[in-house]
Amino acid sequence: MLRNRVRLLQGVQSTTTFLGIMRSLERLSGSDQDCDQEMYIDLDDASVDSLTGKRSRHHVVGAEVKVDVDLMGVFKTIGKVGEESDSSGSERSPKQAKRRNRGGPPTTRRRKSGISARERNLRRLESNERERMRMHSLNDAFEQLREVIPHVKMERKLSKIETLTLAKNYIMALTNVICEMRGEEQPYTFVDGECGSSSGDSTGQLELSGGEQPEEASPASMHETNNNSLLHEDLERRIP
DNA sequence: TAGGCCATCTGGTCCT
DNA sequence: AGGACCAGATGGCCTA
Repeated sequence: MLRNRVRLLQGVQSTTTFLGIMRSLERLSGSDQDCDQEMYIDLDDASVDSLTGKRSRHHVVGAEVKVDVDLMGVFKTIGKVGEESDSSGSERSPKQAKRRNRGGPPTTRRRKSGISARERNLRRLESNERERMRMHSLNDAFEQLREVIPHVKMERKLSKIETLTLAKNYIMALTNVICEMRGEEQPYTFVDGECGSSSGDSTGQLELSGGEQPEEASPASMHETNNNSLLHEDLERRIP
């Protein structure tokens, strides 16, 4: 029975990743010592969250957070990550099962031959971390996009779907301006829709005609009427 | 409380 | 082979 005890501290300078923690814990458990130990590690928010199962933006405030994690508890968590479930049949929805069979013959679960469960766990954790980083970079890109598209100032920031929809409209408006300057026909026509769509979730919808139709009534549509005029004001300012 | 939005985990597939 | 990409699942927070 491991009795190692790990004290994880969230430092101001967060440099250690969750993966680093896990490797340290591996070393600790591998030491096979039956004595109490304490390990002090600076953690970033995501690492604290990964260990505690909490989300940093809501739960972790400042640098005062201290997390005591019993080593066995930690490894119990790890076990969940890469647990084999081929026979246990962790339930999959039909939709998911269908997606996973796309584009090929019925697949049996791919096995990494010759690697231990612990190694699989480690690789899963690495994959998770890469995926987190990937999503963070994607969110950074969304943030940069929010900054360059004109929109009505709101207390809350634009959602992702709103950001994409407004960006699309902005591009179309710019395209119209360019065509107008060239004396060509404008490819897009913006029509302010009437209040209250069939879906009932919009106060006004920016519609397209001339070959392009909106794919769906998005949540962003409630802001589009205001933003439509804003787009044109912005264009007039920028293009004399 | 329901619904919207989001972050994260996860495993399949694609690409280098 | 391994990383990137993708989409489903899950759970938390927030707001009407």
